[in-house]
Amino acid sequence: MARAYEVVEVEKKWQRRWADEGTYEVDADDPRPPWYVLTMYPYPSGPAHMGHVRNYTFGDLLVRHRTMLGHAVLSPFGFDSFGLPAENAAIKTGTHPRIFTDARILELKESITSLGAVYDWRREIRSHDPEYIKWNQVIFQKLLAAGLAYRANAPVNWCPGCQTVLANEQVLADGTCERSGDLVVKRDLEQWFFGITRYADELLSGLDDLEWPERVKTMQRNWIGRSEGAEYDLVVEGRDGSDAGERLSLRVFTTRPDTSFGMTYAVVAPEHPLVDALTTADHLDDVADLRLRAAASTEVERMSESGAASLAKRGAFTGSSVINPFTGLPVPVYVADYVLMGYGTGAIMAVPAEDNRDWDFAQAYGLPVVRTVQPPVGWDEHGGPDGGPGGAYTGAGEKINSEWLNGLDITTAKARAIEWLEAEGIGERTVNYRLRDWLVSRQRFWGCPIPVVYCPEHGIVPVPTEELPVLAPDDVEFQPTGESPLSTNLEFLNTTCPLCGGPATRETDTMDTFVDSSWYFLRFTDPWTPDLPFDPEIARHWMPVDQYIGGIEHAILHLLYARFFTKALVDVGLAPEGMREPFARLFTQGMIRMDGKKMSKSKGNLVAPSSYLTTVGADALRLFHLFVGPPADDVDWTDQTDSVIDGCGRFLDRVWRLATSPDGERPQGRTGPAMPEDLDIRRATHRLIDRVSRDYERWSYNTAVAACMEFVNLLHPYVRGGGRREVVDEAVDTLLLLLAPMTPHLAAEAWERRHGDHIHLRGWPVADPELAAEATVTMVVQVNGKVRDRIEVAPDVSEEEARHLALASPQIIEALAGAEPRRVIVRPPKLVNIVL
RNA sequence: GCCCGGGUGGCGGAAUGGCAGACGCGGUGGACUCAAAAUCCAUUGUCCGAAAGGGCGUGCGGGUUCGAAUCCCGCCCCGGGCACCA
Repeated sequence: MARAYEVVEVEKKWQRRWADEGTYEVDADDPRPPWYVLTMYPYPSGPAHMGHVRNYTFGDLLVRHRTMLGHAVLSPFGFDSFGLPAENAAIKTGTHPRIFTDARILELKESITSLGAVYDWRREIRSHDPEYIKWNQVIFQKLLAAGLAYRANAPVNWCPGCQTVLANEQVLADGTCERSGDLVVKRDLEQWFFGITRYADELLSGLDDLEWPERVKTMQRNWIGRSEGAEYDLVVEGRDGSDAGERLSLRVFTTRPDTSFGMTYAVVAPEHPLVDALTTADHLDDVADLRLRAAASTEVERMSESGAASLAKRGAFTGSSVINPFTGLPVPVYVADYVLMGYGTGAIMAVPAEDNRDWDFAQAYGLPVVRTVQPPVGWDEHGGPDGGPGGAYTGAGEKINSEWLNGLDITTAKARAIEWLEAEGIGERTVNYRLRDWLVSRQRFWGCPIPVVYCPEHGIVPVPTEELPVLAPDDVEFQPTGESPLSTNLEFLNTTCPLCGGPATRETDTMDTFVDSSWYFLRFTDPWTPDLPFDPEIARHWMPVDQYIGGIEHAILHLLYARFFTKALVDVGLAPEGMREPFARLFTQGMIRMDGKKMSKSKGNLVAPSSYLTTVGADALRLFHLFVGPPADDVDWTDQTDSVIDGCGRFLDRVWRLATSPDGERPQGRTGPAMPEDLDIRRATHRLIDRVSRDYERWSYNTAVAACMEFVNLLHPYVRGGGRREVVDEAVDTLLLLLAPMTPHLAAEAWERRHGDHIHLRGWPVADPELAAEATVTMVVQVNGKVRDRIEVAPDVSEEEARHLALASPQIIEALAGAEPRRVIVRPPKLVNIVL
């Protein structure tokens, strides 16, 4: 599509101007009130794709708008430049990941700039920069010293495709890797962890005050998974310590201590340490068999089977019994894989009457059911699966079959049961979390090395701060073997112990790249301080991020880790006291879809933004993304999309023609006496300011654009009919100011031609309330709810006057046909409804 | 199964108790032009009607209200998240 002005030339000119003049560079001593806008820093995968365009359009609009509103806006940019794609490319082509990554960064930076997005590039961060690696490692050492980083042996997630371990957060619900899609397997390995669970409660409660999408907060709450209940001991029958044998007991966790009287058996996880002690000679084979099967089965296999039938294959009797402390009666102990070692105590008291899984298991093994909550009438006939008989009842009701709990409601009974357990010294109230500590070791090359050495004498020894950063040598074998590539370089591997000088080996794993992104927003506030990751006082000035923008895919991973890091960095003294949350407001934009799928490189359905930049230009493409629909909604890229983008270009051409004349001068207008339509245009101008300003505040850019289009449609005939000069000037200048954050190049160029100065340094327009007030309002007159007339009235028309005007209208008199109104509802100045 | 969103013209969407379909795309007709492009003007939910005008219409069924796309109850469909977490 041919445009009305030299789009490419104009856009390049202003991109250069903003960079050369440092228009959007700010410092902490700026007297204007601070405002921090941040779009999640990207993994550099080459030129920007449409998703980036959408993302950075919103961010850039906010930066420019806030600046015009008088803030000192911090708008940094960086690259999340460690990660697997570069390493995989290295494996394939032999090019070093650094060379590969730096080239991708150049491409991305160039294409982001060509969108007209402006940043304070002095603050640029690259995760793979030795300076950034150093501070990453310093933070690791601080966490290590505080006990927040630790090494432990645990069953961990291993992705065969990525040849590395993964955090729980990186394993999808179906047990596959979020990156490669491979089935993740469990391995027992000694690995590095960060103690995120220590902050579980704070991570949960802190969500309440954040202006985040409710959806994201819910996802985090579910992930943290706090549940309150009780732990207590079940003494193994015949092992109470009264005779020769040692006392042996099994600790269980339950959220329903009130149902304890209904416990008819107990279950331990296959990996539970007491399995051997509990298993009697005649059940050794069954139990061993079950444990083998459980170890061999994947999560997916376990979860794909449910219901009584499959549960029958998934348990084994140990031969032992434990005493239910509430009834004093023995119940059998089973091993079953539906109980997970990783949650609670790895053992449960089973109450089939009030738990669905226990019910299914009890059905399969013929175990008794004792109800402790009175189910609704008819439950035992049709409360079960598919309306069949029985089933567990988990709802509210009166306690039964529970001696001293009988007659109570569940909440009270829970509290009583816990009081009793604590008084008897059998157990206590506990809180359990689904959240696990964050596994940060990765057996990969292209990441931040973990800065410790292993000394046969002194064990784990942190590399001294003055020796940081520990940098990966270039000379390593990339081929994935499941061993860390760094271990193939013996010069790197073999070192000396910082404490004793004796021979030692280096840690060869690298950190999860989510570590890099967990504090980059803090580094952005001050990437210059020589002896700290950032100056806490400067961080305090800018933080928290006032508006964070990114994809919903980070709802748990990045956003939870970053919240944890912020709290942990305060606690180890690197971040300022009192700063607890990194992102005050979060916006998650919709994704671009094509043929029903997310538009992405891996799906092979990319539409390159670059082709639009050289034809319709960046402004038209930006305007399209703003206009196409609500920012939070997904965008479907279809056959018609190009036409819509052209339409955006057409609108900008109309604006251009209104603002400039062919010889570069401002269009001349009429002088002389004022006409009534002059005032109409002035009113429309000031109403537009109100409307667009409100829409900006509520992220309703599509309606803001629509309002501007409507205004141009109104202005156009006025100008053609010889509009009054100063009225047209006011209208066009206002329009350009309102468009300046959305289509910055066009606004800047047209403004410069009209006024000679820089529009983006101007203040945001303010409406004159008198002019913005409507002169007349269209009052709708209905008869029985159907519109029969419209009357122009003053905005402050009185109720009586409105009623009188409505009843006096010829159309209404005709519509009434002499009938006597039963009731007249008057809502001045908008509506009168006459009910017959 | 549970928890969130969402369902409005041919299409993207607007309207959060008061004129349904703003704005744009697409379509149709016209002006300008030798012609085309560009630009401009008009028109465009649907049905009845020559017209004036009127009926119907926001996934389906009920309800509240003078008045419901909007609030309530019950369904259907689409999208997303969670799902052996005791």
